[in-house]
Amino acid sequence: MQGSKIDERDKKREFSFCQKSIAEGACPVNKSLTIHDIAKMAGVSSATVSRVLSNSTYPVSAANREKIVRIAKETNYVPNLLGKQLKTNTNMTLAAIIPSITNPFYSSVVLGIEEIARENRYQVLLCNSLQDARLEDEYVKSIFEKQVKGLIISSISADTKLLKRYIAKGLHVVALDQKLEEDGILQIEFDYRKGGYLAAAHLIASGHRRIAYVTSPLDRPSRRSICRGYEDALREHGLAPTIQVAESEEIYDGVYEFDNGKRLTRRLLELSDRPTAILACNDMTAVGVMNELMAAGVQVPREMSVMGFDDIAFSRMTVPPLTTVKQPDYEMGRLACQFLTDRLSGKPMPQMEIMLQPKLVVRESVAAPLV
Amino acid sequence: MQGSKIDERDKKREFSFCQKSIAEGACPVNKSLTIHDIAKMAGVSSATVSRVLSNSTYPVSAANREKIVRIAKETNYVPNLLGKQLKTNTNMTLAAIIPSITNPFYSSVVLGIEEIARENRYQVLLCNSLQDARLEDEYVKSIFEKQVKGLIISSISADTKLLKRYIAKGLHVVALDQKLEEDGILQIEFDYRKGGYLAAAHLIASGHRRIAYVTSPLDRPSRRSICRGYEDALREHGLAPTIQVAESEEIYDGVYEFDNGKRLTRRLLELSDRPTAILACNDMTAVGVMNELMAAGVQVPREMSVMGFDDIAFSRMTVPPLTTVKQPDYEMGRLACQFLTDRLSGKPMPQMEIMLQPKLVVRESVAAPLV
DNA sequence: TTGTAGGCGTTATCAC
DNA sequence: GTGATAACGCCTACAA
Repeated sequence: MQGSKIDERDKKREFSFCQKSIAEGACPVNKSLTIHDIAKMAGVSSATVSRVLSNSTYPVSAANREKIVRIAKETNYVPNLLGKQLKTNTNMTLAAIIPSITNPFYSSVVLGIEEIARENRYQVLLCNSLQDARLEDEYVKSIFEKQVKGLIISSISADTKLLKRYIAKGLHVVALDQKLEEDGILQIEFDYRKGGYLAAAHLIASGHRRIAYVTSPLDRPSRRSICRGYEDALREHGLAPTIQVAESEEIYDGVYEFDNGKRLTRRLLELSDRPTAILACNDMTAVGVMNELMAAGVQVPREMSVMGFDDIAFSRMTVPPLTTVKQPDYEMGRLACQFLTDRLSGKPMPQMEIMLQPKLVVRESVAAPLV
Repeated sequence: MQGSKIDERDKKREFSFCQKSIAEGACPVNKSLTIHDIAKMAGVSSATVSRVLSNSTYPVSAANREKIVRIAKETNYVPNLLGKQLKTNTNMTLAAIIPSITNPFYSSVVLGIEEIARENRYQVLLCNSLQDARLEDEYVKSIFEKQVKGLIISSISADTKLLKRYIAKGLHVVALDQKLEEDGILQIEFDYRKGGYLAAAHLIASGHRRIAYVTSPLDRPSRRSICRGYEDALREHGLAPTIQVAESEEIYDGVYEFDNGKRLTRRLLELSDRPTAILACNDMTAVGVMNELMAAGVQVPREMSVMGFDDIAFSRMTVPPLTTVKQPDYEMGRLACQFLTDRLSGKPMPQMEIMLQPKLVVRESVAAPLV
């Protein structure tokens, strides 16, 4: 009188083997084996198999345990996580939404995220929003449909309506780099203003009085903050800001920032009151600046000092090596993911905002101005 | 006499609301609504709701259809894909296993993959194997547990035992960049040998007779192939190869290749019979080569020609711009993903291998040798 | 220590 | 057109 239902199920299993396989090409219909199959082979119930194979602490006799483990190994049993997830409402995948993985800053962030995720047995879904708010929303929606419970986002839009709704439904969010004003979102920010200030102050301390700032469009708050820091430093010393903003729309072709740097530098060189130092909104732009200066026969740093922002790996490789402000990309990713997984595992977390601090990285692209 | 079971289920639903929420911190127990909830609100069965909300072609009266859609929208219904996936044994996520996302070559590949995935409504799980075969196996295992049916892999190990097993169970694999000898794996290769040949031939055609090759450890087949191409070209012209291989272990810190280039160049400069041209195994290494040459006061390309391999975005930004061999990274990612999604959607696909061709990119780091 | 049975949210197969 | 119902693979009270 044992297991009428289960027996039927198993009977069916035996016969449901490959009904339509060969006919339609490379499409094998291999029902993979389940705990029920193993149960049958071991002569126990599927409950016992589940208890053993899910590393439950539930007591199972040593004999059965050994037998089940052996059979699972012999048959190359692979558990179907979907079943588990559906039942337990857990999910070992996280998502990261970033502007573009080809931006070296974000690829370091993602490497850090993935590393911590791996340590905690999570995997990460990568989403490139390409600065498109609509795309971003679509991603958020589909990760939620997949029951992903943890999201790290460097958002392009400040609109948190959608996020808010999903947070209420159990999504945990860490916002990177871009502040999202919303309760329940853990903020990991970077003090861009201070970074901009630090950079400008370094140039001022080196003796410069005419310091220009070249930047990508000021649409992202982070960029506005760097600019504000630059302005604050200059004003504090009674100096007048010179700001060149790229007007072209952002493209992700890997040389956009570089070209910006070149273009804006050309403009600066035409100025009657030419600056003696140029601060760029990021390192890639700074590389463009240096490149254009070199093309114009202006020596760096003798005739013109240049500073970047970010400290990507490339900054060490330029000639001269670029003086810049370090924004801890890799560490930021690790931190964000650590907080996220902590939260997902139920550790109590106070509501807080983390503000990472900039650090001046002095290399060789800055010198005192010529007298 | 209608729906005794479902009624009970729904009754339970109403009362199972938030039993333990507040007590244990930030852990809301919000059962999200299901098709059953919507069915109840609309006064229809869950079957009808499913038919409407899953875009089935199954006929449903316009009135019901409209009502269900409206309610779903009003209540912000989000389908639980886990249920669907479990039932239908489909899965809209792919996985990409690559050595490291901080390598600009792979970040472009991944951008291409993700783009095509998005177009086909897939999402992609990113896995950095960090050249660790053990890690790679772990990834393969866990994506399979998640029922992922499509994998794009740039494998470090040539051991396909595990992959083979999963392919037999329905996993579809596209191998990028690194040949995996296994039936059923779609190969997208790049003709590294020809690339190496092309580069060396270009240097020879420019008049060079003493051409050195600097390279990361020759553990990956791709690297050995480039080297072979280089050797073939030289031998064809009766020239003797000079190969410098880095002996240090690979690290993913973003400057490893650069440092290699510098270190190996230093060795070359000490040679009694100094080369007049240096070919590097990739662009990052070539940047290191140029950097070291500049530090040593050797002018590029007047006194020494330099060539890279890959054509990453940065090669356009060096001074002088780097002559190199283009390996189509982004396009490779797109192609791989296109094939994968085609295969997953059941399109008939012949077994084949695709060999992408290298292309010479002439910039300014190569000149005729001094006489 | 073990097994039974029900349900996680969805789809698919039947009847009606 | 519609609804009941049985899966999908797993976990977990509850009973034994």
